[in-house]
Amino acid sequence: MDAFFVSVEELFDPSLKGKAVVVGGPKDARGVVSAASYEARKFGVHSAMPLRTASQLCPHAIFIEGHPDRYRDYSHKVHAVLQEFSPKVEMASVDEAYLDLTGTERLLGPPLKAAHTLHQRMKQRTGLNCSIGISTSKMVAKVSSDQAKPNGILWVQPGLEAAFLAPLDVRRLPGVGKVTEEKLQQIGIRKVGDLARLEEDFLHRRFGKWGLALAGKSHGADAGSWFDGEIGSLDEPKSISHEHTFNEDTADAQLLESTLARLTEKVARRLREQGFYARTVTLKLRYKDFTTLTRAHTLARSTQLDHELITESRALFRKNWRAGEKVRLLGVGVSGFDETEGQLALIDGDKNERARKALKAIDQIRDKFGEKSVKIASGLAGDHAERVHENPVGLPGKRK
DNA sequence: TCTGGGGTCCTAGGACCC
DNA sequence: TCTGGGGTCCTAGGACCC
Repeated sequence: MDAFFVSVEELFDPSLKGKAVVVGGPKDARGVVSAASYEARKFGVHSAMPLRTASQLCPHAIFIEGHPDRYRDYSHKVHAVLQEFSPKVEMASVDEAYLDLTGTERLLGPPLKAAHTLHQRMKQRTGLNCSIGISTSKMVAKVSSDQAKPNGILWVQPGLEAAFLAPLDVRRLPGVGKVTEEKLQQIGIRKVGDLARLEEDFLHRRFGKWGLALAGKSHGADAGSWFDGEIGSLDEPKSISHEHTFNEDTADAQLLESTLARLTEKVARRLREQGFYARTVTLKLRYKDFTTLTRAHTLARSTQLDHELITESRALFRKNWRAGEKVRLLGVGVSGFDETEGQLALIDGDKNERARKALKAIDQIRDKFGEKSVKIASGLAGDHAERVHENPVGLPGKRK
């Protein structure tokens, strides 16, 4: 989808059309651009750029927070349209998808014709512009749709994949970021064609497994983990995390710990929604100077309970935070998923059973009345934080 | 200019096991 | 006293994607 977040915002507020619009937050906030209108891009604004930079380049732009729920909604609408064109659809992100058109020729005509129909129908049904790339591999299809933007269609005929890629900067290849681009530049490689001329062996020695993938990509192959698997095969999540950057760096232990508890609760909640039990808890800590550390601990058994995860994330925090040092960001993640509870849980099964029931009730109340309607004691700042020991799941006590 | 939040995958070293 | 080879699991950091 073209400038997806901005385009959705325009549907809800047509007065934004044709203007410089930046989605990501207020112009003076700590944050980055998640989407910029084409008008804003003319001034050099692009996604991932700090908002403050964007507002310097384009002071007259309209800065908006954005509406994630609307984007999710429209993503589903997009998905529905795509499914009319093939049973094999893979949503690669909210605004990007792959379709396998193999065998759809009798119904839709040749790929280029199908693409035109799709392009039109997408506009009719969603009011949004998209760009379409057609090729024999996912990777080349992706690159060609990038080249087709905005609002275009590009077909790379079979056999012409390498020729299409050759004149492009290596940076256009998915998986080649700033670092790889620079490394390649040091050995005189700028264009995909330069890369394609190198020996596979040389790239393997120089860049390891990644080098082999690069060699494949330069010829148009779906090389590397990004493009593994059939279109439409979706795998289960491997980690769940939440993080928060403070508006102002802080060394306030109570604020830090209550934030940590809040983040951990969010993680635990999603764990329960997905029906997973996690074994590894990871803490992320970023200091004022942007140095970042992660510290992980693997539990003897997996869990999805708030208090068990909070105990763990708090222990990691207390052990690793250099007290007094200002913190910019805190994060909590879990990984190492099981579909069932760790065996040892049976030992204190009764206690956990009660905790589980309480959490279920809390989850339901939050669904009904909002995230803030119920707070677990350890999620509060101040002396409440200690109460978690006597009251593990934060069940409302007599006084609360 | 000052750098979000949610993810995936890869590498490399160390512990531990047979 | 000197030290193989194969494997798995865990941890930390980093590149990259949207």
